Amino acid sequence: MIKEVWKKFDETELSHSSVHHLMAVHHLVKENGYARAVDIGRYLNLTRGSISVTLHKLIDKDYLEEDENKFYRLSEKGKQLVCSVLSKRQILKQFFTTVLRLPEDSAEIDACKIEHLLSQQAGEQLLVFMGYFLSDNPEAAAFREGFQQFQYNCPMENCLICDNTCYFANSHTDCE
Amino acid sequence: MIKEVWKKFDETELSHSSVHHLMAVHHLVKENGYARAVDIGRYLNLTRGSISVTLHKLIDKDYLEEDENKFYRLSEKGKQLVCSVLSKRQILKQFFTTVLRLPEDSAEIDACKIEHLLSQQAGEQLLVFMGYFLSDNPEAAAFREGFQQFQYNCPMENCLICDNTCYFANSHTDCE
DNA sequence: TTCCGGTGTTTGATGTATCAAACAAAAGTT
DNA sequence: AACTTTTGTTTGATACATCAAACACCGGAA
Repeated sequence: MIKEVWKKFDETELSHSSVHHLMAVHHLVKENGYARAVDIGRYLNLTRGSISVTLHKLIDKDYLEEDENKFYRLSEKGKQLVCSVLSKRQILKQFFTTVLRLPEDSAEIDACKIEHLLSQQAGEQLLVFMGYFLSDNPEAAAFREGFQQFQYNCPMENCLICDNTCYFANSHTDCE
Repeated sequence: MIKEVWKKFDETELSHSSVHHLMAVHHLVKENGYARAVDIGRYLNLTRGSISVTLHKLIDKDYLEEDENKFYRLSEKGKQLVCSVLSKRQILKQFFTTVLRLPEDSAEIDACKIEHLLSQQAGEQLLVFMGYFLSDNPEAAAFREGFQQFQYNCPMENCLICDNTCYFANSHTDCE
């Protein structure tokens, strides 16, 4: 039932926030060699208290490890998750800027909102697509060229994209 | 600062859940001519109590209106929001199935998770892209053809997509 | 007219994410 | 060694989304 699809949103293993806690650890360890709660807090602009709570939950869930000095590092599971999210971010950003020609900062924001929600499968396929789109195959080059020129005009009837319910800029019907 | 981008996720005007409450109203009014709390509850699989609370918040925020018999309909603002989300869903789904060749049901789920987060700008540009991709321009046809055949092999070095940090299927470096 | 079922609302609970403030412990300074 | 600062933890609060259960109302059936 379609009715049940919408609940999948909350069934994600980790929240947007938790994912960013992990990414902060990744970033800080890479940059500084270590990540303490206070560093993560400063990085994410959250209080130490909040960070402390969240990190311990992430330890319980086995995404994070803590050493004797309360320095954090990602577990294998955590590393994998961060890697997959970072890769999706990278590819999404590239798609948004290169293909959709969004400004850098909107691309950044859109990618950040979506990166942790996109399925692995979609991420991989998007990578393949980008590989072809950006390749120097003549068809790809011609496509890029042609797309640059292209202006979409919704044909009102028989719109191949939107099922006769085009809601965008030049929208012509109410949502039915 | 990049540090602040991540918080934009929670700064969305309405939550995923609220958006789906509105879409339920839209759907039910379209299908049955009316939408009462109990109908919405059944449709979304939530209790009447929960629905009641959320709907009143949506009325306060001016997305929804209630008549004397407690039948709900979307306000202008609500209609606009639902339209924009439905259009993004439609286009995303089409992109996922047609371009990325994801199975129908994954496409559905991915689209549903993302639809309310994607910026209007990205949605519109994606529509334009789909317009070109699916057009019968010869370059588009050739591109589709070529893409069908294409196999992406990450060249390990100088990967044009992933900045030498390819995280997907054939990943070759750790996230650094 | 009384009673029952369907509907909407309210209340108390859970779980999540966050804060500020109080507290404790460790580290650095004098 | 004594004092100060930094850091981590705990606690009580808010806000959200949800539930179950209690309550209230309304309208039709007996």
